[in-house]
Amino acid sequence: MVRTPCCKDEGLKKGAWTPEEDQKLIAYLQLHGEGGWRTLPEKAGLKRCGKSCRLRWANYLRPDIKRGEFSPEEDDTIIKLHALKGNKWAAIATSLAGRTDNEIKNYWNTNLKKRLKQKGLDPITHKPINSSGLIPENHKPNRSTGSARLLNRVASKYAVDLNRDLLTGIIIGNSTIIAEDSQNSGEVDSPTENTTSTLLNKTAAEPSDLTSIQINTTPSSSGFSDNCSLSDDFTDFFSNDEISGMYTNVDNAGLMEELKGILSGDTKDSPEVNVTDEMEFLDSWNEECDLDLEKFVSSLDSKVGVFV
DNA sequence: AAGGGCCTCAACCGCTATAGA
DNA sequence: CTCTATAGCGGTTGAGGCCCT
Repeated sequence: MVRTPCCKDEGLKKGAWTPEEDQKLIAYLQLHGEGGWRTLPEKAGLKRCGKSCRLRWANYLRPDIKRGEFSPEEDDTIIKLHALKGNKWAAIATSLAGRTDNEIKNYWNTNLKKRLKQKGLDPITHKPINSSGLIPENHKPNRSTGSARLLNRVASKYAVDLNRDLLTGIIIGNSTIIAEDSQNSGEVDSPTENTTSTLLNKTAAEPSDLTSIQINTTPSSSGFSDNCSLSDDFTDFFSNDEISGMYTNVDNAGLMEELKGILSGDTKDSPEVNVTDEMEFLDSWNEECDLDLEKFVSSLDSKVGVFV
């Protein structure tokens, strides 16, 4: 099958953008807004592929892009989110206001990856590299820790981005996400994003509340331990004003019920939930990507004993 | 000073997902 | 249902700058 080129190659410029080209692109987008990338170059007077224009805008020219060095908090967030999500740069970028997926990807490859290696950690699994300096054979690429994988999968399966972010925030107890959201509270966010911010801000502002909702991860140099524990009392969390407010949102109500089920359901009989990396059901679920939600929940429920 | 190697990061490439006709 | 256009994603490349000898 012949792939349809995104644009004709004839006469199109490649390589670094000039300030003049940037100005043309900015001027056009300020006037007409984003979209229609295929026809944009001609309309804007640019001899560039539409895709090139979109990338230039998305990764460099967009006014909300934050440039400059990454803060230690951002480093920490990237490492933790990478442990949770793997090389999902776009997903990670959503938690770092003003940073693009490309920038994070580059920063990871040039800095953070090395830093982890220097600490004796495998940048793929975030686990210690054994004494031989080799990654254990049973650690396939793209496998994060069991706890991270479990929680990420639960978040991915159960939630839209809002709740994935919510879960991630809860899971990693990360102040950076909260701080970033807080800093951007003056900006126009979607209603759901605002809700997330509000929730996370509240939990950050009131550590006593946080203790009742946080999925505790045992801190380690790798960011995550193999085990994670769910605190046994979610009553405060779900009676929290902000959380109950989310129930009133039609879009969130069902998701919140599900989240409540995930976070509180298993804890009645087993307040400490420990997840090992080698849990068979996780691996099988990993391979059977199309296994639907109900089957996963069933398998999760049936394996509760394994957690303890 | 020079030049070779290394590092960084913007830009590109190839692919998938999605929407709409 | 199929096809096409478009957007978006992650991996890779290469130009340019920096550092070391």
